[in-house]
Amino acid sequence: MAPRTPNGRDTEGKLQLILRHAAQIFAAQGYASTSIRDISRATGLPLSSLYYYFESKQKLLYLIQIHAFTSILEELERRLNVTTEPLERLSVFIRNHILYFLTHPAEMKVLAHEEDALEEPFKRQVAAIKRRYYGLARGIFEELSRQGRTNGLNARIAVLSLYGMMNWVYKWHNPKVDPKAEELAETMARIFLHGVLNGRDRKSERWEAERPALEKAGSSD
Amino acid sequence: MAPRTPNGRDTEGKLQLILRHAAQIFAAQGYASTSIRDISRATGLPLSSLYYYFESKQKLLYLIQIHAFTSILEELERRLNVTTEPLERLSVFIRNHILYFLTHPAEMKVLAHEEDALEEPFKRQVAAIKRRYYGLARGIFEELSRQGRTNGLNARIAVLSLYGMMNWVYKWHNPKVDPKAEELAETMARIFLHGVLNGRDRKSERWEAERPALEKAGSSD
DNA sequence: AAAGTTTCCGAACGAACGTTCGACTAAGCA
DNA sequence: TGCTTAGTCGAACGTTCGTTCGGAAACTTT
Repeated sequence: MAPRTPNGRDTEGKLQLILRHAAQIFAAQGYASTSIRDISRATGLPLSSLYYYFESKQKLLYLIQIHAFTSILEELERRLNVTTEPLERLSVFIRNHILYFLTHPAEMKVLAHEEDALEEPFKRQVAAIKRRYYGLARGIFEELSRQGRTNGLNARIAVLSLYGMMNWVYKWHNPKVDPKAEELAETMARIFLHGVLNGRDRKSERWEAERPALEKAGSSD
Repeated sequence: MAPRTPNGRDTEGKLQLILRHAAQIFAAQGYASTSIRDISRATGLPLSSLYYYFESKQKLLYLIQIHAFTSILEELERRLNVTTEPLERLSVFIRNHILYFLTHPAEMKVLAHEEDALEEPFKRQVAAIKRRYYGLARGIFEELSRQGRTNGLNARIAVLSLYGMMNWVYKWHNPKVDPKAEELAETMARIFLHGVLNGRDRKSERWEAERPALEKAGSSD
């Protein structure tokens, strides 16, 4: 519980605090329009102190993106372990994505919106983990196709359409009027799966609401 | 054919040229990271000359967005006139959106990506026309629901999911490997309509590839 | 208590930013 | 021919940007 590092100054915790605040501001104003001085103001730390924790603005964005992607991928892989049934796995994927999106809106907006803001040393590394994430969904979809259960649509287009449907959420979701994560995930799962399965599988709507809910993860952040 | 205005200097044409180049650069680098000097370089016009044509960087973005939105809405309303059948109208909507997206990639990326970059005098006006565009699709969908032909999903969520599916295209579409507009539009229409209709209507796939293709508009730009 | 290491921070750097100004040229009209 | 207006543009403005630097302070290890 005590957040002590070898020395008594909790350097790691302060980095996390900076990352949290920075993600909020990047989400609200955009990466390019956010100045390090904005982050200094939000965290209460002096401008120059920030550079003890990250060596450049680019690196700061990189840290936020890598952290978010790593978390979502970790939880996803854990949750996918419960079944090998591709239909269920696709449903888990959708639920995991939406759930993470709505519980970490700032980080996810930065992930979705600031894709191109990173320059070349960092860009490559984030692209690599993103490809792993995308490939996971595509793999499941292709397994489903191999079993002859889809209506033969281009796998790349189908999965990227699903991706877009989900990632666009940050542009419009309003907690006050819109459904919570579980319901939103189920709606999108129904649209996509209904839309993509062939007649036989479409009838047996086994993927819908058959599991209670995704169990909560240990601790977020 | 001669692009002459009352005076002999084609001022309007030059504004259009600036708008075209600016849209390209905004799309490539983002609004906030683009300097007026970048636009000066791209157009060949001196920095100070640009301010004869637009009074601020904000206004420049505003002009680009309003122009793009107006064009896409105009064509859409024209094309929707051919039928009152909601299923066909939804299909026309999807085709029109994707077609415009792929023929004007820079403008559409600016529209999709720089939503929040506008400040309050301009923000309101762009929001108004966007609401009109969104409301059009939502109206058609609700008509379909009223006829008892959907599977009862939340109209707002369904339409925004469709919107996301389509708008995300700018993040991944690669003309070298991905289908052309017509095929892409049909794939997305199938996913969404299959996904959203109830059993009865789903069987009769009347909306698919029954019209030859959207007739070409007079002239773009 | 001294020495060493980690953390903090005020002040400043040069570069780039959006925008303005005023003098200029060229075209349209009398 | 001269007068007016539309369009051009180099130079500069004040401000903000990301980043650096050198030393002060806090803590750990001897």
